[in-house]
Amino acid sequence: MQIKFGEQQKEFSEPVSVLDAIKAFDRDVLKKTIAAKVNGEEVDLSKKIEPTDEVLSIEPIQTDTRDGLEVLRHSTAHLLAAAVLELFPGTQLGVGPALMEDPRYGFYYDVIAPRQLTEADLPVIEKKMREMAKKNLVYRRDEIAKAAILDIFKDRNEPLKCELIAEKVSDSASVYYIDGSPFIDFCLGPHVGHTGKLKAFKLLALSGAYWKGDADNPQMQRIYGTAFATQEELDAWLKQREEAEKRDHRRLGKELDLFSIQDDYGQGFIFWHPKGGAIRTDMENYLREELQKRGYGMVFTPHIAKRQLWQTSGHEENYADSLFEPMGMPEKFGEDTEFRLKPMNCPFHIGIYKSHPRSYRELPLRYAELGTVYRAELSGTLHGLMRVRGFTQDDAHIFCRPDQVEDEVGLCVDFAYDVFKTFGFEKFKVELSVRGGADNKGYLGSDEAWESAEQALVRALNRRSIPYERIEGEAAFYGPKIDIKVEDSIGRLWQLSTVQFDFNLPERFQLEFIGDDNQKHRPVMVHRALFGSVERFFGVLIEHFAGAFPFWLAPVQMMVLPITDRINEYAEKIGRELKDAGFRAEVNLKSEKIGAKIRDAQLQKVPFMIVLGDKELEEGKIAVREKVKGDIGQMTLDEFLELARRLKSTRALTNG
RNA sequence: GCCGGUGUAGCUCAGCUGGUAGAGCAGUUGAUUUGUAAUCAUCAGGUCGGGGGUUCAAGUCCCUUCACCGGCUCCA
Repeated sequence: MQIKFGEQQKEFSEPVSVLDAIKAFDRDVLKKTIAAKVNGEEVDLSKKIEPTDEVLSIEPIQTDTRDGLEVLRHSTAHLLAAAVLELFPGTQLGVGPALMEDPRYGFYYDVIAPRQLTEADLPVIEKKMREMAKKNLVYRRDEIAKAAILDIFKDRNEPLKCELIAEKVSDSASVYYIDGSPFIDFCLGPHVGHTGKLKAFKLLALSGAYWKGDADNPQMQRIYGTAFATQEELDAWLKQREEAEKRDHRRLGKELDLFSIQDDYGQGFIFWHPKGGAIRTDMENYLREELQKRGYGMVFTPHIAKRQLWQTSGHEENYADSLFEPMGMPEKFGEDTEFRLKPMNCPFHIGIYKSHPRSYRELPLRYAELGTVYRAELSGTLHGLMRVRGFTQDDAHIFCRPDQVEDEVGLCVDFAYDVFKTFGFEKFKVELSVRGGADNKGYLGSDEAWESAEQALVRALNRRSIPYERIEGEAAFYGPKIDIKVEDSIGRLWQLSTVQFDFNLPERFQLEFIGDDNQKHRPVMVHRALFGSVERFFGVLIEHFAGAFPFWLAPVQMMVLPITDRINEYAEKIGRELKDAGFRAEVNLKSEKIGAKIRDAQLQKVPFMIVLGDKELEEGKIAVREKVKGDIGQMTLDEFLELARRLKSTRALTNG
C-alpha cells in the first residue's frame, strides 16, 4: 500500500494506524498533530488504515490551524459532557458542537441534568474536567449498527439522542467513548487521542436553548465554553474579550452621556441626550446630502394610520405578533375606525405614489424618509440600541419599471458602500437571500418573477465584481434581497443594509403607471435601508469607534482648558470664536489643575484640547493637544480653524 | 415569550450566618492658581427595583411583580 505524506511517499505492507504512518514520515510533525485527513477525510490518529490498491495521502491536522482548533474544541465539548455525566448521573445529552464562527464562544454542549444547573455549577464542572484531562482518558471510536446504537442510548435513557440517531443514521455509524468515564456519544469525530491533549479551556456561560432550536420543543441547558491550543492563546482571547466589553455601547452610552433607556417610560425606547443627538444630527445631515445628490425625494409621513392599511399591506397577517395593538375611539371616530402605530413606512410611500396617476417618464421615483416605526418585540430580545421597540429607519422605496430594477439595485449597493466607507468600515460581506425550503412554500409571486428578480440582483452585484453568498430560504416572503454586512474595527460582523425586491405590495395596493404604449403597467418596488435603523447603526458606530468618534461626529469637538483663572476670560473668548465658526466647543472653567482638565477631556474622548496659559495669552495664540498624538504645539486660532474646517468638510476619520 | 443570573446614592461597588446602610468617582461649597491623564477639604445624596409575607426585628429569608444581563426563539 502506498501512502503519500506531503512530498514523500512510502510503501506499507501491513495495516497501520494513522499515527504510526505519520511517525514513519516525520516524528516532529506529531507534536502538534491531533487528527489527520486521509484522502481529504478527517479521521482520528488511532484509525487503522487497511491495505488498499490506491495511493492514500495523509495530511496532519495540527493545533495551530482552524481545523485543528475545531477538533480541539469539539473534543473539549465532549470532555465537558463527560464531566457533567460524572457529576450529575442521569443527565441527558443533546448536541455539542465546536463554534468556529461565533467570536463569543468556542463550543457548547446542551444537556438536561436531573436538576436545573446554575452558574455556580460551572466552576465545579470545570474542575472535574481538569481532573479528567489530567488522567489522559482515551477517546475510543466504534463503528456500530444502527439498531445497536439505538439500544445503547435507549438503555441510557437518552431519548433525544435516539431521536437524532433515528433521523441521521441509515445503517451504521460511529460512537465515541471516553474510556474511564460514563461518556458515550454518537458522533462523526475526529477527536484528540486522549484528554491530556486538552490543556487550555474555560467554561463561560450557562443559558437556555431549545432542543433542535425549535421553540415548541423542550428547553435544555446550554453550557458554553472555549478552548485553545495553549494557555497563552486562551489568556489573550480572554483579555480581548474584556477589551470588547469596554466598548459596549450601553456602557459608553452612559459614560459619554449619549443616550438612555428609562424603565419608567418603557422598554426598548431610546432617549437621545444632547451629545448623542449631536452625532445623530450629523449622521442624518450627511445622509440627506447624499440622498439629494442621488435623486431621492425626501418625504415625511405620519406615525399612525388607519388599521385597514395594514390589512391591505399584509402586515397584519404576516407579522401579527410584533404589531402594537390597534387603537380605537368609537365615540369620536366611529365604530369601524381604528388606528395602528406603523411597523414599516412602505404603505405611506405607496400612498404618495398613488396620490396621482404616474407616467413611465417619472420613473424611477425614489422616496426616502427617516421614518420612525414601532414593533412590539419580545422583551427577551431587547438589547441596548441594537434591538428596540421604536426606531428610525433610513428607509427608501424605489418605484420603477422592470427594466430599471437592475440599475436601481446597483445604485443602492453603491450608495451603501459609500456610506460605510465614510464611517470607516472597510470590509463587507454580501448575502443574496432567495427562496428555499419545500416547494418554496409561503413565498408570494410566480417562479418567473422570482427567477428574473434574482437575476437582476445577481447582475447588479456581478457588474460591480462584488462577491456574495447565496442563501436559500432567507428571502422575505415577498421577494429576494441583498443584505450587506460590515466588519467593525474588532472584526465583528453587523448586518446593516438591505435591498429588497417586493412582489407583494404593488399587487396589493394595485400600483400602476401608464407606459409608452398608453397601457397600464404594474411598477416594481424596491425597499432599501442603508443604516438599517439609525439607533442600531449608532450603537454599531459607538462600538466600532470605541466611543472615540471622528472629528466631524464628535459631540464635543474641542475643549478649551485655561491653566489658571487669570486665563478664563481669554478662554471664553476663544471658546466663543470656535462656536461662532460652527464647531462644538466647550470651555472648562473649573478650578482644577491642567492635568485633571486634560484627563477629563481625554476620558470624554474629545478630539482636540485647547490649552491656554499666560504664554498663549501674551502671544495671542493657542496650544493644541490632539487626543491621540498629545501636544502638537502652538498655533494661531486661524491655523487651527483651517485644520478643523478641513477635518469637518472631508469627514476625516483621523485628525491627521 | 422561554432558561439561568442580577437589581443597594448619578456611576462602579461593599454590606458574613436577619439586629435597622457604607466607600470611591461624579455633584455642591470653600481653599488653592496650578503648563499637558486625578490638589485638598466640605457638604449633600438612598422609602436597598415595586408589592405582599415570615419574624420582636428584613437590604439580608419566602412569594409575587417589574426591569436589566447572558443565551434560546424571533427579527418584514
